[in-house]
Amino acid sequence: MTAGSAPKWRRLEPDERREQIFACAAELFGERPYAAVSTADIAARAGVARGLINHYFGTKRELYLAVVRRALTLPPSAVTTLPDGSLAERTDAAVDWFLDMVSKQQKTWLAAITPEGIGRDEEVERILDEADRDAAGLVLEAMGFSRDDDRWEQLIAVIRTYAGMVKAASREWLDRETLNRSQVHTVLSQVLRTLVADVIPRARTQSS
Amino acid sequence: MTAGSAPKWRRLEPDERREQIFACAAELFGERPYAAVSTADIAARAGVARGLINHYFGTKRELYLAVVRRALTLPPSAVTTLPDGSLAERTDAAVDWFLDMVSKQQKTWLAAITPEGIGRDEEVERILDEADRDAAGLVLEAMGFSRDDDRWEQLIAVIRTYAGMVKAASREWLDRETLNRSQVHTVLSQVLRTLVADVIPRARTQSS
DNA sequence: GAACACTCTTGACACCCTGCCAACAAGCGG
DNA sequence: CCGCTTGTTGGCAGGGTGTCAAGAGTGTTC
Repeated sequence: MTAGSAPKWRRLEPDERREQIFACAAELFGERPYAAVSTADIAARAGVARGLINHYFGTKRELYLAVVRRALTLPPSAVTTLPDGSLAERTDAAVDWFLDMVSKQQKTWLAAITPEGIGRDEEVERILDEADRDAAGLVLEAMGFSRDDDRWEQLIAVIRTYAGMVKAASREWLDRETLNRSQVHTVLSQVLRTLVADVIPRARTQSS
Repeated sequence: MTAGSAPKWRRLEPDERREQIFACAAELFGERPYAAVSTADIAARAGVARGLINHYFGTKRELYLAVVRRALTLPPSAVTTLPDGSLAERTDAAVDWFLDMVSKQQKTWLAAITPEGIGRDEEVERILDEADRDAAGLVLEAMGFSRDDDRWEQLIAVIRTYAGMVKAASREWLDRETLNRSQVHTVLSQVLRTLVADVIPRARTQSS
């Protein structure tokens, strides 16, 4: 009993505390669906009073949205690489780059793109949309298209379609383990090649 | 004021009442995310006491799962049609059939395949998986494959990958309206053709 | 046609979760 | 060592969920 000066709790910088709570929330939301995670759970894991969560994030939902937003913001490392080479080489490289990225982030990313059963959530959808749009833009540029292309919006839409396939393929590979990396690579790069070389030119004639 | 015999409520057959509650729940879950729909909301729309929901479905969550399950169970009308013709003809027909079906169910189906932000739900995932698996089976058979094929599981996996693209494409068409039906048709049938003619044979050599 | 029984339906109770806010105390500056 | 700033706590009010005993339609019987 040297001194009676044992603080019941430690005082942190706002940013620090905020980040700590955020991290715990990200873990829990990655494990269970939204409704099955209580703010009490998050507070407990962070070793903090429940009220502090509201102090920093306002609402459970806002905290959740923040987690989703960050989970989907892809690292700015990006596709600055591989601008030239044959079409096949470029698609192969792009898919490879992507699969590498995914296999690192694995758990978080998988959880982030898991489809929900039913019930649309405007806010979440907008975040997902935005992320898809960015990713699609990168892919298009890597494939040699320009943002100035007057069909840019349609191109984005087509690639976003492709993004749906990419996500499903990732689940088959990492989650269900029904396809190995090489097989997923084949499927994705082949389809991407078809899209760029075959479908996109053809779609031009149908632009309503 | 003829007689004082005005019943406060009407007594229904269990199946009938169950179905009525179910329908109201399906509407609400289609409009808002799970957490934003209260059992009180459902009960109110059904004009029924809240407790009755638990009586028939046990739990809000169980009711939700029932709704998801039915929303994803595709009509048994199925692909009994079009077994022969060239590959291009078959893919075209299959995609057409599918787009017709989707454009009818529209709202419900769209809501059902909308991705959630983050947080995996075992139960829901299993239901979605099962539905995808069934759909993939139908597609494969329409493309001329047999359930006896010793690579059936892998084929299913590849088509389920494709299903991710189909869902994304449907959203672009019906929801975002960035692509018209004809464009979506082109993309989907072309990719399906590529998968069947090109990717699947190639994947054989990589079956680990 | 009145009493009866069957069971569908209600209403209230106990418990948990969320957001809010005033009071508290950790740690720095004087 | 004292006081001030402000990060942090703890409890309260409102609302949602699941349970259960009691109540009220409705067909049946005599």
